[in-house]
Amino acid sequence: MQYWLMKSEPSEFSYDDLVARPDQTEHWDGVRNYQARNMLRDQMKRGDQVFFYHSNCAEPGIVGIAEISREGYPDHTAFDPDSKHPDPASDPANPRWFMVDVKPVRKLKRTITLAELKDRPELGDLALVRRGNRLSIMPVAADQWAFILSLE
DNA sequence: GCCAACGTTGGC
DNA sequence: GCCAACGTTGGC
Repeated sequence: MQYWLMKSEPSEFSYDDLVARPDQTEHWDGVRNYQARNMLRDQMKRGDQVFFYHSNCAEPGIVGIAEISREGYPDHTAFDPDSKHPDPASDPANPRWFMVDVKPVRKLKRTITLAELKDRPELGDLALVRRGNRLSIMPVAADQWAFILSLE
């Protein structure tokens, strides 16, 4: 069992939007960063637990828990010139970008804010709070996961 | 291989 | 809206 944190702008796709999906699942497309791509393609496994983080909003923080429901497969939106993140250099025969499917597990009782997470010395190694971090997908250690949940 | 320019992320 | 931090691009 591995743990992750995935960022999403709630104005684009919020935790409630995920819950509202008719089939309770959504593909996590549009990631165009190689470090994140490698995690999507190689490391994330079905059943892994994910903190759903809202970024670029009034109260950035962790709002819910999701789960990987399908392991990495090619992000076909890269081939679509009308998609939000087309990449003409990605060849369908040798896809450059990957995505996973996620499904909701539960919403947190409250948002655990970025400000709180930054305040906790226990989370000093969490990539999210490290200076200049811009990764949209990052691993969370098991003890970090448990500690963050204990703040709820 | 270096590095300046540029675009993007995301907190504030 | 501002801007710091970072990744990518492309000239040389």
